[in-house]
Amino acid sequence: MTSPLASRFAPSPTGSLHLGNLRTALYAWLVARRAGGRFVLRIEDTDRMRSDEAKIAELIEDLTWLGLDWDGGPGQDDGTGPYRQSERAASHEAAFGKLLAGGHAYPCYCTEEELEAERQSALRQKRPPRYSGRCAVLDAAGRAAREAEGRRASLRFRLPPGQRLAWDDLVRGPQSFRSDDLGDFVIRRADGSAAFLSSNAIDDAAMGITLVLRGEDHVANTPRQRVLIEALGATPPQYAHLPLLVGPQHAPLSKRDGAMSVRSLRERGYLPGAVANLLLRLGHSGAEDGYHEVAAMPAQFDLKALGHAPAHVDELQLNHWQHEALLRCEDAALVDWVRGKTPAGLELATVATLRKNILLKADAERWCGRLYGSLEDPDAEARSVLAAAGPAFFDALLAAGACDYDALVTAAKGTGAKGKGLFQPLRLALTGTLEGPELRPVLALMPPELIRTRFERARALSTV
RNA sequence: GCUCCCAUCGUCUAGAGGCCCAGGACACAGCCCUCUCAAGGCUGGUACGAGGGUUCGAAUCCCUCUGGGAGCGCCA
Repeated sequence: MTSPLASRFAPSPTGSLHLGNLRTALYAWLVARRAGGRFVLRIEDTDRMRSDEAKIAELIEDLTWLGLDWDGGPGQDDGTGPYRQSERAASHEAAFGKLLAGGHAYPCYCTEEELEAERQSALRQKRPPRYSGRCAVLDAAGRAAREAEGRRASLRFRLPPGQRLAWDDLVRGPQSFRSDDLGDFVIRRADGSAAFLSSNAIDDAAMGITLVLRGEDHVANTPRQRVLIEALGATPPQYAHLPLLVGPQHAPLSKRDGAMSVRSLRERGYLPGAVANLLLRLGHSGAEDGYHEVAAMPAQFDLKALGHAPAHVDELQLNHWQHEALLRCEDAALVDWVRGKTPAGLELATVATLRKNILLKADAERWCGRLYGSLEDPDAEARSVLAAAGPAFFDALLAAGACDYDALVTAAKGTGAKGKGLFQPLRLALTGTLEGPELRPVLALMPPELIRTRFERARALSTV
């Protein structure tokens, strides 16, 4: 029993993943999981630029972090591997031989300089810069002459002239390109390596991929890849092209957008659920309101609910989902935020106390300083609150003898303080700020000596 | 230069001619609750890029403009 749908994510391990890549991966995974189909992860490290293991490991780590898994891919075999493109060269070669034999490909002897000159002159004449096809008409003698010159040939795919190349895009609807507008494209470089356009398509066909979901920067590649696959005697997959993501200034989200790289998001403390919930809504309206666990997202995803306009990444919304994710996650998932910044053994308790009042790792660090370290200088508002409480207030706290919440509140009430007039100076004296978690658990965390020090400090400040 | 795609609150979006003086979510403001903040509850403000058509009627259809995105590689 074979599954009807197979989708894939095919990143090249150059640079680190940004939100746009991650969204493509998530969506491809969601369609597969929703349909009960296969999801394949294929690493597109070309054989010429063999990628380093660290980048591949990082890629896998980022995807796993989000909650994605794959039926075929690194560490998981479904019989359609290998899953590194650099290990599929033999299959590419076989395909090139087949195309050559069928007259669908021809050697091209043009050098990069010649092609560049051709492009420039086309541009000057205000014409689209595409390959003229001059090597397509070479006869045996012409080829021999060029080889005698020592030229090394690349291989180009011969597009059928005067045709309308059409397909039904699952997101964008009916699409159509004129073959004459595209130009014959390189499928194998002069150095013998397979070019993206061909290897990507050949692998999809060979791995039984039935749905290619990718960014809309690939739409113009689609007609070429479809004819190539058909020339190989296979059936092209269906295609779905997502509008790209744009960043803060309507600018495209690029790999340079460091703040939006999965890496830096993770380092700042964003949780996978937060990122996934944001991505689920960027350009997609199929999900019900509210937070969804990644595992439950496939039911919330619908290809037909994808928009056609570029979507804008908004940090405020990411923060909202971060808040939601924070309320739901295990305390244990957050201990890394405070490790080494609390007294030994208090990591979990600290996290449990803080989690509703912090958003990111930096907030946790700031709070660890307040609970166990030293306080910053008070601002004008803080000074006036302390002064209003007066030294007698803090004398009473110091005299209480105990440092638990009930004892201290009782002692403070003895001075006649109540309500805001009680809790504001108490909180301020202890934590240096007017906002934060409930005082009872905060007091339970702080060392008694530190509590006394803080009261003494507040008392001194209150007399100024 | 040429080709293609897109255009609703600050942001993500609902809306496929009358149900829309435009709905939801986030953010924002006010109130309630509360030891603070958050959470929760209630209330509120904010949008159909511009101009022309078509129609009894347009956010929805057509054209132009403007704005944004993508592509035109021996990059992926």
